[in-house]
This record gives sequence, structure tokens and C-alpha cells, in this order.
Amino acid sequence: MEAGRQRQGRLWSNLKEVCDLLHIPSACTIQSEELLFQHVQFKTGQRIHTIGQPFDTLYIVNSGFLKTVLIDEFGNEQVLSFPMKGDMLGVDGIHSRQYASEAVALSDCDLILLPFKKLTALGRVHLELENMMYGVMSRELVREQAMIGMLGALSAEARVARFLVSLADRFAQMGYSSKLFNLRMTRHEIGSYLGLTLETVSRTLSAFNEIGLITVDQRTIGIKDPDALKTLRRLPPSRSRSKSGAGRKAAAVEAAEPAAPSTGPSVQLMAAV
Amino acid sequence: MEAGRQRQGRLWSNLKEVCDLLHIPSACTIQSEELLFQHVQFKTGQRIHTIGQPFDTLYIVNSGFLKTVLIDEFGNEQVLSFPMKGDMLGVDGIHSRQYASEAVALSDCDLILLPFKKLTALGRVHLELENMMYGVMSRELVREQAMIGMLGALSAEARVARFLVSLADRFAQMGYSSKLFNLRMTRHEIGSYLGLTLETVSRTLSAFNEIGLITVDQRTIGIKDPDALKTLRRLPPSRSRSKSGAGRKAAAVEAAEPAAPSTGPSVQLMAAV
DNA sequence: CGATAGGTTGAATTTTTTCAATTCCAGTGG
DNA sequence: CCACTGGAATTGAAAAAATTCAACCTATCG
Repeated sequence: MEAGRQRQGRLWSNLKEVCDLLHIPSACTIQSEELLFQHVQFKTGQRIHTIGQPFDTLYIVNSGFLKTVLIDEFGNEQVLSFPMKGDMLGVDGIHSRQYASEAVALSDCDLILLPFKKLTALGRVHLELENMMYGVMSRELVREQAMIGMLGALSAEARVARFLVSLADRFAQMGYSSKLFNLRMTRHEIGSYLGLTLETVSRTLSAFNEIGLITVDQRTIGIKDPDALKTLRRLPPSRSRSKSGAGRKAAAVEAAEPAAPSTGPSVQLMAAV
Repeated sequence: MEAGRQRQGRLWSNLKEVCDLLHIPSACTIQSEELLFQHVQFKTGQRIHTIGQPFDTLYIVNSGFLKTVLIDEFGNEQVLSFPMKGDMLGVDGIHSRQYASEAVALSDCDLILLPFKKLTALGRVHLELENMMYGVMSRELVREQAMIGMLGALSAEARVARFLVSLADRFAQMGYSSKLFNLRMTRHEIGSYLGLTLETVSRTLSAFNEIGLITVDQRTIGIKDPDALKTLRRLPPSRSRSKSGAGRKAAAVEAAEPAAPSTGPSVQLMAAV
């Protein structure tokens, strides 16, 4: 792995390693060993930052799995994301100088610390660093937009299906199997993330299993028909499904029709600058 | 208004005006008249940018109302936000160099153009500009997080209530009345934004009207009981409501209980850097 | 080996959507 | 000026989706 070097008995990474981790194509021309970023380890269950805590550092996930949550007026958690390798944490703290969410390790984690002050100062010298920051923040914004679209428009089944697909994609990106993996989070956390109850999540997974889209065994998920999952809109009524063992190929899944013609992209109006 | 000066027959704003518009507390020490940003006007219905269009400029709303939308595989719109004075548009285009959403004017608008390249170059000279950028992007992220939390956790009624409250707050910020205002969007657009059908939105507004929380007349909304709206969780069953005219004060709205004790903020683990 | 958190499943209930029928209003053309 | 028209909004009733409540598994961890 591109983990980084030891120094003073700790792990450190240079800018290139950080950029690689973030998948930011940086033509990193820098005398790298100068600026190093320290790693920190967190154990399962530990909190990286809490809501309201003074903000001063961003984090990049080098390994491990986390969740970020909002806490409502009753103390209920609302899961916002499941950061993993290559994701950045803490960006929501920049604006108000306080973290707006809470981040918790779902497994043992190795995070890279990016002191924000130092980072912006460096950004003015090293252009790629600055671009990296803007790029990552924008990417995060796009991700959240997609999430809003999903919560606003999709059925429970479609949400769970897309959740599985996106997890599979992330695992593939990280070099793990996208066909067989372990969920690091509970049904409750998945439900919170997807705006559903844990029971609905559980039932939906069982239904997918029944029609052979996936296999489920507790937290172990096998993806059998990724294409069907990607385009799934809703499941046929359960009486049309047989109760026999899984393993057959998905027979009837109502998927997306070919994109409607819609009104064309219409004339673009672009003001000159 | 802090609209800006004429030059070459067009409106332009300086950095201080831009910062003020964004509510970024900038100790703007700059010889302001040097760097000016051009305005552009859009008429109701015009598109500011489309999905996939090459990104090169950000926009700040100086006046008017807009919506940003995602388009799904069927050509259906999913409303993401209703930008208005002081909001920034186009940030989602930075990452992939293409706008990820579409922005449409819901009224005649006046926008300030911020060519992104120019902006980042200036940011390296003028610190407050750079801070402004990070601050605005982070704020947008927080806003979207709140949206996800709302879509994930709240009932239809609570969503509509909070939508009205947040609109009222925005209007107040802009110096308009927060007690009586006009919706610039259709029920359909509100529904899309809140993850509801237009009928549910309409029914909910009617219900709020019936119990005296608001008055509704087409797009004209009067806020009668902002506090009840802010904390509303769900409405009592309709048979417990009388069908008589509005105007009475809200009698029974199930609101939030005092925050649960929850498990305390627990020991904070903070790594040194 | 029990305690316990996590997970599954069923049945009843509630919430929200869907479908359908009107109504309201702004704009248009006779 | 006024009747028409079409998009927007309201309202009702039926249907569907998701939640709630409850019971019951099943791993895991002291």
C-alpha cells in the first residue's frame, strides 16, 4: 500500500500520496518529502469529531470504515455518509469553524490529518493542492446532491438496490471484491442513511435474496445481478415470487425503461464574460 | 441596494459587494475598484446552465429566484434547491469540469459572474476571496446535509412546515416580510424538492391553514405561527380539527419534546498533530 | 452459558401516493 | 368586455407503500 513512511515512530504521507488517495489527478511536481501529513489511528467506535467541536483539521480516510451523523433534538442519529478509503472528513466544519456533523469509526481506521490552516497556506504555493481542495469539496457536493435526488425520488427497494451497487463500486475501486463483501454497518444505520426503517431494509434485502439478485447472510452480501440492481425501480408483488431457495437468476424486475425523449436540451443561453 | 456601478453599459460589482452579498464577514482591505465582476440578467424560464455543459463560471444571485434540478433517466426533474439572493450557483461543476445540475430562473434574475479560473487566481492574492470560496462551499455542504437529514427523518407535514420556515427566514434576511410572501415555485416543484407529491404538499398547506398555522391563497402564504411550524412533527388526526374558518390560533400541534438526555457527549478523543 | 445487540418476519396500522373530478386563475382572442 | 382555454391547485376516495408493534431467531462476547 501507499501507506507512507515511518518517522518519529508514526506514519506520514506526502502530498502525492494524499492526491492519489483522493483520486485527484495531480501532476505532482513537488519535492515531496518536504511536506508530510501525519496519520492517526482510531479504534472501532471511537469518535473522530463531534458536532459543535471547534474545527481546525480535515481528515482523509486511508483505511477503515466510518459513519458521519447528525443528531436531532431527541438525540436520534441521522446517518449522512459512510466514508471509506479516499474520502475526506470534516469539510462541513470550515464554514462555521465548528464541525456540523459527528464522525465515528465503524472499524479500526487510519486517517491522515490535514490541519486546515496549514493546508490553505500550502495551497497558495502548490496549485495542485488548492485544486485538490476545490475538487474534493465539489465532489462531495455532487455526491450529496445525488443522495438528495435518491431520497426524494426513489422507492425503498430502489434505494437499497442503489446503496448496494454503490458499495460494490467503492469496494471495486479499493481493489476488493465487488461481488462479495461485508457490510460494516447495522440495518439500523443503513435505514437511517436511506430514510427507511431497519425492518424495511431487512425485508428488502430478503426480497432481493429471494429473487436471486443478491445473497444475504447477516452482514455478508453477495451481488448476483448488479445490472438488475442498478436499474431496479420496484419489485413485483411478492405473491408472484416463489419461496424456493435463492440462486436462480432474477426473473422479473421492473427496471427503468429507455430514457424518454423529453424536451431536447433546448437552446442554451450563455452570457459572455 | 448594493447593486454595483455601471460601466460599458453594464452592471459590475467589486469584491466587497460580492462578500457582503454572500454574508461573508470580509475585512475587505482591498483597493476595491480594481477587480470587478460583471452582472448578467436572465428572464423567467431561462436556463443559466445545463447538466453536462462545460464548467467555467460560478454565479452569485444578486436578485431573483431560481431552481436547480437533476434530470433522471426518464427526464423527470428532481429539484435540489431554490437559490435566491446571496446564493452561489455552479459549484457542483468544479469537480468534473461539467455542471452536474441545471439552474433555471423562476423569475427575472440578476446574477454576478465569477469566472472560476480568474477567481482562484485572485484567491491566491486576496486571502479573503479564498476564504470566501471555502466558506461558501462548506456552507452549501452543510445546507445539503440538513436537507438529507430532513428527507431521511421527517414526515410530510414536518417537511412542509420547515420549508415554509426556511423560506420565511430567507425573506427576512433579504429584508422582505417573513410573515407574508409569495411562493415563486409550483406545488409540483415544492413536492419534488421535499420528496412529496404535489397533492401532499397542497393538502398539507390546506391543513396548516385549517388549524391556523398559516394562511394560503394560491402562491401567497401568510405565516401565523412560526414557532409551531418550526417544531411541528405531525398534525393531529383531521377528525379532531373543526372545519370552520381559519384565523384561530393553533390549538393542538404535536411538537418536539425537550431534547432527550441521550448518552452524553462522551469522551472526546483528539489526536495531536 | 446466559445476556444482549443485531437481525428476520408477520400482521395491523398509518402515511403517502395515485387516480379522478373539480375549481381557480391568468392570459388570449373574438 | 367576456367567454374560452390550459396550467395550477384543491379535494376526495381508493390503493399502495412503508412503518409500527411484536414475536422470535442467532450470533457474539463477557
